[in-house]
Amino acid sequence: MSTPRTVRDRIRDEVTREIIDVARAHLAIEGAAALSLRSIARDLEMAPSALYRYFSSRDALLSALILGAYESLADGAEAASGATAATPGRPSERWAAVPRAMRAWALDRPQEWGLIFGSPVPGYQAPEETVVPYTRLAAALVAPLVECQADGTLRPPAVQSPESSPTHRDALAASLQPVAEALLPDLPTATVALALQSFTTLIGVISLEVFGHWRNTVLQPDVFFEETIGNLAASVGLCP
Amino acid sequence: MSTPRTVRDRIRDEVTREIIDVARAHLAIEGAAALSLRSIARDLEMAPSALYRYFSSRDALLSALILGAYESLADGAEAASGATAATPGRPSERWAAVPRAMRAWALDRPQEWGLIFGSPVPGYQAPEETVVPYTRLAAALVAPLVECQADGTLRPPAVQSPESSPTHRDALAASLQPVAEALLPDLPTATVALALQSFTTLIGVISLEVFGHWRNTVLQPDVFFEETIGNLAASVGLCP
DNA sequence: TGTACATCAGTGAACGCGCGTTCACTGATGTAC
DNA sequence: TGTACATCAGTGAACGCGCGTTCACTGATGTAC
Repeated sequence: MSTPRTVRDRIRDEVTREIIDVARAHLAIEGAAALSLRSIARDLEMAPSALYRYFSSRDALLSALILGAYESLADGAEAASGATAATPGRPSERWAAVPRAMRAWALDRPQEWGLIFGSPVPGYQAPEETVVPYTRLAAALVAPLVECQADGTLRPPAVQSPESSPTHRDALAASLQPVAEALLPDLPTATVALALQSFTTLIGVISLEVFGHWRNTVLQPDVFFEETIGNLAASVGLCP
Repeated sequence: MSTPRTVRDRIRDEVTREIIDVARAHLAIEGAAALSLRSIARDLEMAPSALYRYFSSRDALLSALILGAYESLADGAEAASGATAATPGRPSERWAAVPRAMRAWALDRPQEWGLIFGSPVPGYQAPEETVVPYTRLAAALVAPLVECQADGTLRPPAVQSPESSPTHRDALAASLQPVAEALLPDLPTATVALALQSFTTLIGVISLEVFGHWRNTVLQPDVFFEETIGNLAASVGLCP
């Protein structure tokens, strides 16, 4: 049931994977815009029309690549999270595991990082199913935070935001309700905001490096990255 | 001298601007990848070949668009910075001006934001001259920080990074030397790092909103944005 | 001020290209009896 | 186990398309005398 039964089905799965592998290699070299069914078919020594047995259009193939990128990134994050949870250390050390895995993944597959966090192609809609791996990624990132909260070892936010009118607080809580509910139940709104802000910073710091903005600016990106994720751990209230 | 003398020269400048305007409009709708000289020529009711009197190739036009985007963003940031410096208020209030201007610009011209901070087109090199507006942008952002430093009203970083081995500190200082020298002379390395981290967060929070990642996640992006820049002001040591 | 020549913007036809997608087909694999 | 039919992967030719870029040209604008 789970593995296909007939030879035909097995070959079909194999060829599908081959197509995606070649497509991903092309993506890495030429970028998403230049991805072409014909050139993929050429590499596979197939007729271009044969690809239509596997993907109904170029966009369908691109969607598969996008979804695959999300899943691969989420897998990497979860693996790192699982490994660090198995050998417990200081919370701020464990916090670092997922960011490091995300950065390593992004440096390894910059075009796919761009597919997820870069500018979207206008008129093209990312597949809905990306919500699932996206949530897995976020959950892996905040896992140490949730555990410390359960322990009671989480500190209150060190920096108090100056924007503290009650209306602002209410609006913020309402704004972040989906995040709080899905990932960080029972945490104070300010902490939820700081956790989301940490995610934001992480995406920013990785994107800026991967997209080439650190050239002549940040000479050793890894050092700045470590400093940044250390700061994030502290800001969010993880004990060192 | 500064304004062109002959009629021909004036018309040339006008047409050049028209081409760029139409190109920018196409960019906003179809994205950079789909930008085509022929469709621009069609809109201008010119022969496609006529564009070659103004730009030597498609890439040259794209470079002009990219440079223009950087300059427009830097102009916006500087205008906001100048306005807030003219009517002094609390430092953390003044700090907010440039981030708000950047966000407004990005929401207004999402594709151009993507040109600057999105995934780069492989094989295509952004023009060197972008360094100038990029520096103007960064300088506008940190202006309140520099002023507070001069005042002596800057606080030490509230959150102490746990990564504090002397070797790490040295490597960090070396890493950030270009940033420190160009923008934040005489500030402690930890503060330089936090300032660059603020820039990073800002790019992240704007990109995630503009690129559509807040859908069903952050219900009121402006509220979260305000919270974020408030946190950044505090983290960097600006008094409220 | 008027003339002769140089400069330059814009035209229109043509080049070669690679693309996504369709369609009628062939031949191999799978299924039902 | 063997046969008859259905399913499906892959082929190859063709479709129409829009693209960037080149080139010889025309006619208007600018310049030097």
